[in-house]
Amino acid sequence: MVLQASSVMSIPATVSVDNQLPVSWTTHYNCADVTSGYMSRLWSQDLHPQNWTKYQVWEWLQQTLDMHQIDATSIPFQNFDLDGRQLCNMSFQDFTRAAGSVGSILFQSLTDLKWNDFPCSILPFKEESSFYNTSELFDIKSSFQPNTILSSPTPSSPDPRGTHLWEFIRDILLNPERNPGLIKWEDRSEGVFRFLKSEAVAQLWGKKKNNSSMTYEKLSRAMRYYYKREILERVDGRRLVYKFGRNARGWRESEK
DNA sequence: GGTGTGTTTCCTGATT
DNA sequence: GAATCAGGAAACACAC
Repeated sequence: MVLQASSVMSIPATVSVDNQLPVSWTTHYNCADVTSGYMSRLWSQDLHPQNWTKYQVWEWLQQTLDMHQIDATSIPFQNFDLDGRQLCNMSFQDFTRAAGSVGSILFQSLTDLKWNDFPCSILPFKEESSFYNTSELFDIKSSFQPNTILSSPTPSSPDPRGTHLWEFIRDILLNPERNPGLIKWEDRSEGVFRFLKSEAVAQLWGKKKNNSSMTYEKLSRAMRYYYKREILERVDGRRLVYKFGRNARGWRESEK
């Protein structure tokens, strides 16, 4: 299942990569955070669930499922196309109706947030300074979908979330309408893709890693290391073209 | 502190 | 000639 924001904004091709990423992306969406310290740092803001946007509701949903090791495909996300106020008005029965057995977990989580001085409230992006609003932020942040997160660990990586370069690439590919013109599928069924704006992708990757000196040269070196691990396969004779290998997970349509 | 992993950086040489 | 590819080597950050 793929989370779909109702109002997504495509990044104009003319916008520089520096402007494509909101300040808070690197601040809050550092994927190194996704392990032990993730929740405590990410959920450390003071916004009450009542005030959440739809995006923040989804973010909470995602984090809660992650926290309980629940596969996101087990609940219909469209039932949570709500803002914080609507969410807080849901009864226990509403939750179980919307999410089945997971509903009780979600209800408990939300109740805790509402009554425990909301120590774990979702990141509010209230400091957002770019021209992207929260739904637009979803463009990039949502590329780490719960389903792919939970279903795509690498053989050598115990971290189930999208922390690695190949996952970063994959997630851009899985959201073409939200990250247009950067990378595109050449052969979707075979996992063949091509960089359209190699330096832009490198800068995006660098932004994510807080490394302003990242270049395609360096990124491609990291990509080449994936050949040995069979996460990527060589595509001979074609520039900027790569192919997912047998150890890459979560890119196939059947896995969505 | 040691180790393993996943890059990152720099490099040389080949190819397009 | 510039961009890209390929891969060796060392360094680095981080988790365990």
